[in-house]
Amino acid sequence: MNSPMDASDPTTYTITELAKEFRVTTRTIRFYEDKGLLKPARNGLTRVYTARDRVHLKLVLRGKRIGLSLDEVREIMDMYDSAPGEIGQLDYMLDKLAERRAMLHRQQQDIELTLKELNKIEAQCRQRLATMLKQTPQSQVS
Amino acid sequence: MNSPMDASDPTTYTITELAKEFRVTTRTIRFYEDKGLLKPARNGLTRVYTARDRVHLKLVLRGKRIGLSLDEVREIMDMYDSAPGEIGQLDYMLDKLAERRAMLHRQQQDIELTLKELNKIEAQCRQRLATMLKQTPQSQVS
DNA sequence: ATAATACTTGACGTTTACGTAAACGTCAAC
DNA sequence: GTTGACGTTTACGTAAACGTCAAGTATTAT
Repeated sequence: MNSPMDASDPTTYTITELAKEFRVTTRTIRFYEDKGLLKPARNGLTRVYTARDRVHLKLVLRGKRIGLSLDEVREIMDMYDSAPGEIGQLDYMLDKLAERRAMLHRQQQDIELTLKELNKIEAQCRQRLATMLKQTPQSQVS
Repeated sequence: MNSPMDASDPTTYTITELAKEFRVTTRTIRFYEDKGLLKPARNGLTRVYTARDRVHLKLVLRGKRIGLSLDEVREIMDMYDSAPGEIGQLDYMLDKLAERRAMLHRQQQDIELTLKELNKIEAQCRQRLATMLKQTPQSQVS
C-alpha cells in the first residue's frame, strides 16, 4: 500500500518546483492562492504543496485553457470539494454543471468548425505556394 | 442568380441589428472596429454593415469563444484576407496555422477531460441527493 | 418646428490576470 | 560571515476587453 496516488502521499513540492513543472511563474501561483484557488500548508513562512495542491493547480490551468475565469474555476472547485449539506446546493450545482456542459459542447463545435476552416486556408496557401514556385523557379529564399 | 449568399448580396445591417443578433453591445462592435477587426462602410456618419461584415463579426466571436485574443483573431483574419504576394508570408501563415491547430487539439482534450469529470461529479451529486431524500422523506422544497 | 429616436465620437472607469520592483528572512556552501 | 539561491510580503503597474457617461449630429414622427 501507499501507492504514489495514495491520498496520504507524503510527496511535497516547493513553489518553484510547481512553477517549473507547469510553466508558470511563482507570482502566478501565489496569485492563485490569494484568489482562494490553492491553500498550501506552511513550514514557517514557506509554502509546502502536497500532491493534492498540485492537482488543484493542474485543474486551474486546464480550466483557464478552456476559457474559464479564475472565479469560475474556484466556484467549480469549491463545489467539488464541499460536502454539500443542503439539497438547494446540490440543485444549484447541477444547474451550474449543465450550464458548463453546454458551454463546453459549444466550444467543441467552434473548435471543429475552426479546424475545418484552417484546413481550407492551409490548402489554399499550399496551392498558391506551389503556383508561385512554378511561375518563378528562382525562389526568393534568401 | 443573386442568391442570398451572393458576394454582392445587397442586404445591409445597422449596428444595433448586429448587436441584437449576436447578443453584444454596440460599444463592443465599435470597439472591434477600433481594433481593426471590422471595416463597415459609412452612410454619412452611420455605419453600414454588409453580409461580409456580419461574417467577420461572427468569426471574431467564435474566435473569442475558443480562447483567442482579439489581436490573434485579427492576425488570422488579415492572413485570410490578404492576397499574400510573398512566399515568406505564406510560410509564416502555415506556421501560425500549425500552432493554432495544436492549441485547438489541446483544448479539445481539455474539454473531454473536463466533461468526464463533470459527469463524475454529477453522478455523485445525484447519488447524494437520492440518499438524502430517502433519509428525510419530508423534502425541504419550500 | 420640435420632440423623440438612433447613431456618432471621445474620454474616463472597471475587471481580470498577472508583472515588476522593493525590502526583507533563511539556510547551505564556501 | 558573507554570498547566493530561494523564499516571503506589500504595493504599485499594466494590457485586454469592454462599460459607462457626456455631448453632439442626423433622421423620423407628429
